[in-house]
Amino acid sequence: MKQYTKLRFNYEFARVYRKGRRVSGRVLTMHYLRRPNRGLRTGVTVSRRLKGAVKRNRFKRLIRESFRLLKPDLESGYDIIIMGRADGSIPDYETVRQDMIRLFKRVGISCAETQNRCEEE
RNA sequence: UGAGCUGAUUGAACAGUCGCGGGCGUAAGGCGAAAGCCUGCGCGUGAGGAAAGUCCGGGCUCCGCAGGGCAGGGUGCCGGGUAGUUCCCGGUGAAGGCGACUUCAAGGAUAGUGCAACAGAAAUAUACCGCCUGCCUUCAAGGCAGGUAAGGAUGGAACGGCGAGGUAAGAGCUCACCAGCGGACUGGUGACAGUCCGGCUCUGUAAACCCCAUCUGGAGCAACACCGUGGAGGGACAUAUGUGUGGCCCGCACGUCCCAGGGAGGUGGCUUGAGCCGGUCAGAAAUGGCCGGCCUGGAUAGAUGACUGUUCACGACAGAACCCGGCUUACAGAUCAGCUCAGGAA
Repeated sequence: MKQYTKLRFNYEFARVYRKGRRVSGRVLTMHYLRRPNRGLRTGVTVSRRLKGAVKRNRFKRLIRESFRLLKPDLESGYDIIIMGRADGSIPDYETVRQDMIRLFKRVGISCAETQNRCEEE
């Protein structure tokens, strides 16, 4: 059974940044920390260098939507921070989704069945 | 029809499938002694005109505070509106526009100080050139003493402008008109306007110091209130008994309770309010009174999204974070009302 909760407190974020590892894609950067026998927890952030609350909000929504559809195929036992990279403009949904799939494969927390699906695409 | 002015409204729509925050209801499931909590299901609801900048004014909260003064800061034509303002409405004055209309930090420069670059002889007091008079020298002309702000030149600004008289040449020296200054009267609640009289002219700058009038405690929801594991502090009780482990002894491990305080974290503050909509009355308007109806975000890593289809004018600026009232700034467009100018027609 898979559990999913949000990262909530500043120290939880700080722990992932400090102790975890980092991978970067085209539009996303992912910090992750392995915590065996725990649930899957995520936090979403966008750099404040992306100006305007509306743009940051939109980027976060795209990240959350992509994650929502991908999370049933992920393994538990990780704290993940998905960070939108600031380059002045926000990408479209499909770019975010493909970037997220690529990063999860590199991290290696996708299940086998998901990898099959990814290869089909 | 074209060009323009002012005010107001609006800020893509619909359907389907997944998904999120809050609320209400649950005869379903789980946990619990219970209150209730979690999951699921159902219903309904969920960003803006600027939510922004944080420039003013409040509410609310805590701190400070006998009374008075100084300093500092804000405001600055008049009347009204308002909880209140630097806001709004109406007016006065000035500037701009053919006009509708727009713009205005609009008190005081005879309280004082400062500044006014460059140019120019001289910037608040002046004689460079010129003009005129007298004396001296003398071929032309020049020198010395004095008068003079009409003319030249400089400048944003030069003892108010313009005309006439007057004079050696000139000058408000005198007069008419205009501007400005002071006073009286009339009208107006008032800013001010009009008329008359007087003397005779005093540069600009106060978003320079300043003077005058008037207002003014400080910090902010990360305010503040409550709960509060651990650690550290104080007190009480125990000094080898007690508790735990264990069938018991040995052994091993541990002080127990209370108090205030309050770092993480949680709960409240947190949305019914100077509220919105409609009608009516008062008012020139801002606005106010009365009547009826409505409840419309409350998150806390922070909720409105993704995909598909249809339509159009192909979608700008942009996201609540305690709440209101204004101001300012950003903005693709669309709609409505009133008005002005130009041309044309009747």
